[in-house]
Amino acid sequence: MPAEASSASPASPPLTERQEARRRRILHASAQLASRGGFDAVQMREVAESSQVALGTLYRYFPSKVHLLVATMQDQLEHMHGTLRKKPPQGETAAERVAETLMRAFRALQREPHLADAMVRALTFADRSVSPEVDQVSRQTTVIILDAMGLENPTPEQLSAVRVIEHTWHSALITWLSGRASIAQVKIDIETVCRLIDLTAPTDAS
Amino acid sequence: MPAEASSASPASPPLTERQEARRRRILHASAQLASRGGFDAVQMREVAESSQVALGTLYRYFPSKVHLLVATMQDQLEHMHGTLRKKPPQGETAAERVAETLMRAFRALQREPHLADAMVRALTFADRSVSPEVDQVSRQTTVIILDAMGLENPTPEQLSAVRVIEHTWHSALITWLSGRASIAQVKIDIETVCRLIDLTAPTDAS
DNA sequence: CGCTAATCTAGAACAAGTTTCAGACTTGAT
DNA sequence: ATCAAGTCTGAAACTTGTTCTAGATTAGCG
Repeated sequence: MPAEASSASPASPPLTERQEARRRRILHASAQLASRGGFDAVQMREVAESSQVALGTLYRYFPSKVHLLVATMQDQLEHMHGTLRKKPPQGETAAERVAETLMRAFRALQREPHLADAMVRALTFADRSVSPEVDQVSRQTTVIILDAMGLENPTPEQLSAVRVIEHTWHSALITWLSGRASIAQVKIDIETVCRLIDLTAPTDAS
Repeated sequence: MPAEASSASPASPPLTERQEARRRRILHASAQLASRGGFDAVQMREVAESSQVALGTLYRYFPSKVHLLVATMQDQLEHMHGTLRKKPPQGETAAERVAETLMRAFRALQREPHLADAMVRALTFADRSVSPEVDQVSRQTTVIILDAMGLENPTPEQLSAVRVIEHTWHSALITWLSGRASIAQVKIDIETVCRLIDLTAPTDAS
């Protein structure tokens, strides 16, 4: 991989050390509060206080609560990707490996359901003004799935399948978080959608 | 079908005529405002004024903005279902018919993108307190899809496929509404996910 | 060091969702 | 027709996201 800073903003003015530290404190406070009470518990004033930053500064770093939570998600996703890379999934087929990866991620989210709630709700509630950041999250997710599939050059068909998997992943997460689906159901649906991978694999007919 | 009032609440005290009229005025105002500026344009004070009802009354009928918008969605879904029933889709296979139905619904939403935005954002932003209503919307959607498939007794596998299709439907809609996906992409993804139907059809191996 | 521009802080102010309350109006039962 | 219970109204209050302002601090530079 190219030697590029792994984190965020492209071409924005580089942050000083103290600024980087502030940013980190804010994200930490955000995740902490979210872990307590989910989306509603992340109150901007509290985040500011908790990270020892003025409210105005918080808004300079993250122009809205949704921006903040989406950034928090990016942060967590990086962790997750790192963790997953260390122990690649074991399944025989691509579909199995993707399903395994997603269920692993799902179990990680289960451990902090409130945090998951905050991040996912922010992600789907985001409007156009947050598109770049949401897109970044989406790209990162795509990379994780393609990694699990072991693909370098996916066909357009496969990319569509991956998008559908991501859709299902987000939406299933939401139904679980709002208590409308059981974990078993989420598992089944993930496995179901992952069958699309085999279906779009350029194996015999091409 | 059983002779039951088609609309909402089970077992809640029956509404008087004037109350039914109020409810209707409120839903109308909600849809109207939503059609203008989407989620943000539906301001509770404006809805109240616009439907000639006191703010407190509005909150008695719909305990939150999200409840209101989800109810608006139920309302619109009923319309849609009626319309779709009149002209059933023409496709040969179940997958084609479902995809056609969804794309037809999608084009209907395209005509009122702001309204679609408001309803869908409310739907995915809804927390546990709105679960019953969201579930109702989900059931209604399921009925529409099963209708298009022409199925009476779906297998659990098929139900999972239908859920995945719904997930994809919602999520794809969101990415389109927030400008992160083109209409073409939505179409492709819908068609892709609909292939699951053939995959889970109990045709040969059972 | 001393200057300038940018950044940060504290706090007030504003906007919109939600709650509350006192009093007027409806409804249903007697 | 009358009373009690429930409902509706208008208005104020409260909460939390967001914006704004004036002054203090910091960073980069000569």
